[in-house]
Amino acid sequence: MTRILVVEDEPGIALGLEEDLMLEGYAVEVAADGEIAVRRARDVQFDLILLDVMLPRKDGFQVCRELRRGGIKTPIILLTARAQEAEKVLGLQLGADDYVTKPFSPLELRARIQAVLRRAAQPAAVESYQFGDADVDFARCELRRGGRLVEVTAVEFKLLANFIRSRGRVLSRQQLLDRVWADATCGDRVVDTHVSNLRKKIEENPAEPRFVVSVRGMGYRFDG
Amino acid sequence: MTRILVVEDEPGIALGLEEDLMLEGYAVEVAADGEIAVRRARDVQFDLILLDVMLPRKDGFQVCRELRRGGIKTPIILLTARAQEAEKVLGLQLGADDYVTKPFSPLELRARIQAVLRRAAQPAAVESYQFGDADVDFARCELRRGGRLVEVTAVEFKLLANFIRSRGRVLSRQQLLDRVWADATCGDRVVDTHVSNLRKKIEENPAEPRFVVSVRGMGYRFDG
DNA sequence: CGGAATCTTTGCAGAAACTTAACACACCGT
DNA sequence: ACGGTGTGTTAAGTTTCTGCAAAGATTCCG
Repeated sequence: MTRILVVEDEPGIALGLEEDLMLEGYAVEVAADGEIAVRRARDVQFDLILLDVMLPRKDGFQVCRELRRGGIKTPIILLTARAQEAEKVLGLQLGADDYVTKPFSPLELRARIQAVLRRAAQPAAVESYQFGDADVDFARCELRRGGRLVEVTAVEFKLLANFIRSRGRVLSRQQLLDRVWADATCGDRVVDTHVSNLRKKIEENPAEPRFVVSVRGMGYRFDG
Repeated sequence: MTRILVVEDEPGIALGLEEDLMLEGYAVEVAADGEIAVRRARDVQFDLILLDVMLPRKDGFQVCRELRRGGIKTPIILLTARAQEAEKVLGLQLGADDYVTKPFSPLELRARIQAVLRRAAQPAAVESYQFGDADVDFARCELRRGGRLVEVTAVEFKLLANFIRSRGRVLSRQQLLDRVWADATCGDRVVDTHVSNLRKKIEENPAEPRFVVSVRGMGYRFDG
């Protein structure tokens, strides 16, 4: 669950934001002033901080700077009242990741939030991986065997990628559902079906799988 | 260590940029007017120049032109106050590598800097790119096929440019939205439409695209 | 202000992929 | 050996994805 800290003293706006964001599926916490904000941000690892500039006790700029000085890397989006302030954000450069000027549209805010979160989530990707006669190209989203392209579907590819990422470890069907299926609404036998299909494409003899091994009662393990 | 020269007369913005960029791990030097900038850029080999347009003594356009005339190839990103000026950047052919209009978000600036540095880091500093019978001229923002000019819109060109920059990699619709559309507030089917239009202009047979390939469930990949 | 170009939205149809359900078989403790 | 449980596989039904065209909205420019 993605956690967002909203720092905003005006109750009307705070409530509104909280409600909107919760509807979007985020876990939201509200801090009403700068000092509380700093304390909470240090205690809890949030994924994003929405920080109003105009705050009692300690303004947004200060909060931002303090957090960065304290080594907190949580992405921060500043909410500024006027375009002028926006200049300042730019100017003072406190390590904020983005800013939005009030009044902002929910649409815009949502877009910014997603952009920031996406950017923060980018892990260093491995480019390719070999096992047996297979070659998995993560950039192209392609699978080759003996140099020959093998068609795989999106689910199959993600499944394989996750197996590779956790090779040597047993993954339960539930874990795989969580990782490959964004909204795990479907029964976990789905995994079986896709594993079966995947085996046909990567195993020499799908009846006796060598790479995607079943671990009875536990799940599947990738050995490659 | 990547070295950046910031040319900006307003102390607030200059300081902010300096601090931010240093936090990003760059070595930063600030020049407060155009003449100093030219001198420093000639003395020291920077990896990137962030150049404000509005400057005392010698404006950004002049600085840019002078440096290029003097054979300085350091990538330059222009900071312009208004979108109008941005047009000029393209039109005047100063040899700037990119431009950002104020007020810009830190996120955007960072992205542009990285994009420019990445591009510069590549061995062949590509001013143009060929694939099939097509020839993409990035400086002129033009597409030719068999020497004949093909009209492309701004979105189409940016889309194509991004495909080329990440050729061989699958790009999700979301990634393309982030890169081509500044504010990703629109639905991601927009991408489909523009891809469709682009294909009509670059593919031999748009019904069976060879260059902009769909990867079902993942996005698009440019093979060229 | 008005017209033209461009961009975005919408809807549909065909294709591809996904999920479900069912059955067969293998495993395991008793 | 036997029943219960977990797994492999197939085929059908359903959903999702994509390409494209056309309409609506927006922007650009004189």
